[in-house]
Amino acid sequence: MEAGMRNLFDSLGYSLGKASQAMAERFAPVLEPYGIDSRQFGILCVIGRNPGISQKSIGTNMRVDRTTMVALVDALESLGYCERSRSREDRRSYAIYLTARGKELTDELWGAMREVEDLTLDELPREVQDALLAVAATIQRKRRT
Amino acid sequence: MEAGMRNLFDSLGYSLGKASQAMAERFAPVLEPYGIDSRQFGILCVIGRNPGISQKSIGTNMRVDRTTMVALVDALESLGYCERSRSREDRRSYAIYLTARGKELTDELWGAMREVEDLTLDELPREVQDALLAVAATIQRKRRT
DNA sequence: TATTGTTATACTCTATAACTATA
DNA sequence: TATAGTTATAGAGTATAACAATA
Repeated sequence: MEAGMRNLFDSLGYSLGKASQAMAERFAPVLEPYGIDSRQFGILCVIGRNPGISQKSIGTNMRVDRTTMVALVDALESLGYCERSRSREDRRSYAIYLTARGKELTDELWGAMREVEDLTLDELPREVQDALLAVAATIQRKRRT
Repeated sequence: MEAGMRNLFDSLGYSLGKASQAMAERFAPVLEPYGIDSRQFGILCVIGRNPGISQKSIGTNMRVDRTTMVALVDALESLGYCERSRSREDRRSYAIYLTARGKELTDELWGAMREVEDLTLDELPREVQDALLAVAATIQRKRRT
């Protein structure tokens, strides 16, 4: 290999990033009509699995700063997807729940996400697909030893 | 499945993002002493494989706006990793080349990146590893049919 | 004294508009 | 007239500091 002649497609990190980016870009227009982005969809999923969770805990779980959480949850609440109520155990924090509409939307979007994932895998450049296969092969090899 | 109870780890997109993020975060401190970030490392790789490439072409290749390219290449040049010279065919654009030091650094960092990739795959949460295996299985199934 | 949520503010990053030089 | 590179600037997104309420 001649000095400096490195092909980014041979990098697992680069290929993982490309695949991740491709899915995000295909999913974004699906979410857009509902007024949310992929991070907010993630928040809905976390609330759904953890009814009564606090903003702080969601942020810790998703690596989102607590000051950033405020506006994200504000929007979800004003759109009618979740509700804040003061926690009984610790009245500094909120207990957050999905509304019926929020549960409905989460399920609907989850199905749409599955379709996006399936389509996106098809559309990935061959080199990226190959890199993902290499990632899996490495994981399996590590587990066998 | 109860309404709204969706586990993000069951999302391929989420897991791909987590894996990508984990690699980026582990690679960043390796690059930091050299004054560059992962995107600039990518630029070095692209220049290395395409000696004489223009800023515009690099940007198109890596989805980076041309106005954003300026500062990125400025830094790489002032650090002595690449050089701009006016293109002979089209004197509006630059022909960009890696310096000897730039080639050296690219090779060195490429090796470090391989180690990071290997270590990071080990450290990924089990659920993320499983999702990556599922991605590979889906790709292989699609190819067989 | 520490923590949750909040607001205001400063900072970073990126893209838009306008310019120069070449084509 | 269009394009590569550049600069200045505005915009979006995020984190820091400070405050109120509660622990």
